[in-house]
Amino acid sequence: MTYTDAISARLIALADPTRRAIIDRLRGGALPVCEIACDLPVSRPAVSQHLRVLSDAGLLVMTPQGNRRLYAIAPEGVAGLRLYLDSLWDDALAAFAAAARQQAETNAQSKGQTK
Amino acid sequence: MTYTDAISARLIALADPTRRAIIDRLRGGALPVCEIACDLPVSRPAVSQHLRVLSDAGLLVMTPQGNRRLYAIAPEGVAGLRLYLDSLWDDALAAFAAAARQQAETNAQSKGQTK
DNA sequence: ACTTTATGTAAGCCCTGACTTACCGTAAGC
DNA sequence: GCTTACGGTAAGTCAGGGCTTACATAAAGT
Repeated sequence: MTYTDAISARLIALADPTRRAIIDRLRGGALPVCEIACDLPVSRPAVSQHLRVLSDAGLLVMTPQGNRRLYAIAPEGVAGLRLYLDSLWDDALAAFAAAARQQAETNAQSKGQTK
Repeated sequence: MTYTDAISARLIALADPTRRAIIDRLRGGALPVCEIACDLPVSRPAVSQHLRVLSDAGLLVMTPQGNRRLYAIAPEGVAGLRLYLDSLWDDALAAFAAAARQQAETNAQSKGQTK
């Protein structure tokens, strides 16, 4: 599935602490670049580069507004990641339950054999 | 919150494609290292290092079994990430709705003023 | 038209991290 | 007890990516 590529890009995008700081900064709503950069410990060009990575990953959307550009979180981008984690969660739980069941069987067997 | 550190570690752990391949390989249940490594394009020591990163992030659990060591996905690790994404999702949706509302107001205003 | 503000792009540096080879510890089988 | 499988650790290499400075572009204001 080429579908996995989007997941990959989004996970890589979110893995960087500066980019997660940007995302967290945008939780309240769209902001222009200067406001995003002003309270981050990196230069503004660095922020621009991070915004590009996040946008390419589908996690942000940009809307030009006169002189400035407003960046906001793209809900669809987050939705894709949620789907991935949900499927991982389902499989992990199923495997865990299966292992517990098998463990119980093994215990019962050994108890029957040794005693 | 020191809580965010775990999220960070898990996102970084999942961002690497080889590590996600390992996770996907373990969806069906626990496996020993050799079986995880055999169909991966990297050396076994590299797999060991990835397993360490994933374990440190709380995404895997290891249970020794005689000669071998079985690695399995830790459901709690996935759960933490799901919580993070859920909160991000909630905020993103709320911000999106607020922006749409404000946009509608602005449109109504400009329509009233210009005409 | 000129200046200012806001933002993206280019080039280059440098550090992190992913990988490899070589080595070490440990449990099993003979 | 030795050998053999299994797997973690050490040391070193190398590419990728995050950061900075310098430059380019475009809209707004005057």
